[in-house]
Amino acid sequence: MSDKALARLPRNFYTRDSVTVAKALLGQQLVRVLDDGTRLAGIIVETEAYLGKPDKAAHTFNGRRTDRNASMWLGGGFTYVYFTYGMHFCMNVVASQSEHPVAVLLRAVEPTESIEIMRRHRLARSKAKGRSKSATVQSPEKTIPDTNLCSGPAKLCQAFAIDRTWDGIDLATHEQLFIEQRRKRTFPAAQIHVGPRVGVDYAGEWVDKPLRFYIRGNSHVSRP
DNA sequence: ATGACGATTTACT
DNA sequence: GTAAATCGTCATA
Repeated sequence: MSDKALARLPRNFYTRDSVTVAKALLGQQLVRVLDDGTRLAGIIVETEAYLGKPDKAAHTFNGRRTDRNASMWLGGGFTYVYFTYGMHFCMNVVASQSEHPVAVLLRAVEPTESIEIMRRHRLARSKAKGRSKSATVQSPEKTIPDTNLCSGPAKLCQAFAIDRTWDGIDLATHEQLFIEQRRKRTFPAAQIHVGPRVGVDYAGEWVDKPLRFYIRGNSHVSRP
């Protein structure tokens, strides 16, 4: 208790509708404490709101409820972490109340603490690419620039070491995964850009709804 | 039991 | 710009 810890976002921050939470999360700080005590942190700069039962892009469209998406019914403040494309994890912040399975996808954060650890986490994916012994290859792993560390939903999960074991945990109380309030870096409304969500081409009339929120001009977003 | 499909990322033409 | 990687999950049978 030496120095003053930033305030953790309280329950009533999360128990609002997902659009409100998606916008309010911009500028707040995602924190992940590793088992050895290392603190990883980054400021949220891009989010997407998913509106649940009526939303064709949402995993809970039409009230679909399975083992995979069960945590979307846990109510505001819990996580929904899912596995996709056979290799990636994405993290949502569940919003509203338990009877409304809505959530906010974290799409990008601006790294602030333990950036080198994040870089190491991101690099730990190179596989034996079959091509052995080609002596004339360029450097197999270039350094990942900061702007490419957490600029996407799966990238930030990899950088923060968030996988399915972090599904369904309570951000309002958990010691190793939570979100801090950052009043000083909260972005003014004028800097918040709105656009259609990414990667939901299957969602019919919901494809073009303005439910993606990001900071204009921030170089850490997934797409400008 | 089987098959189609991703709320993505990366590398390559 | 296109394509490959890669597998848990879910709907259908």
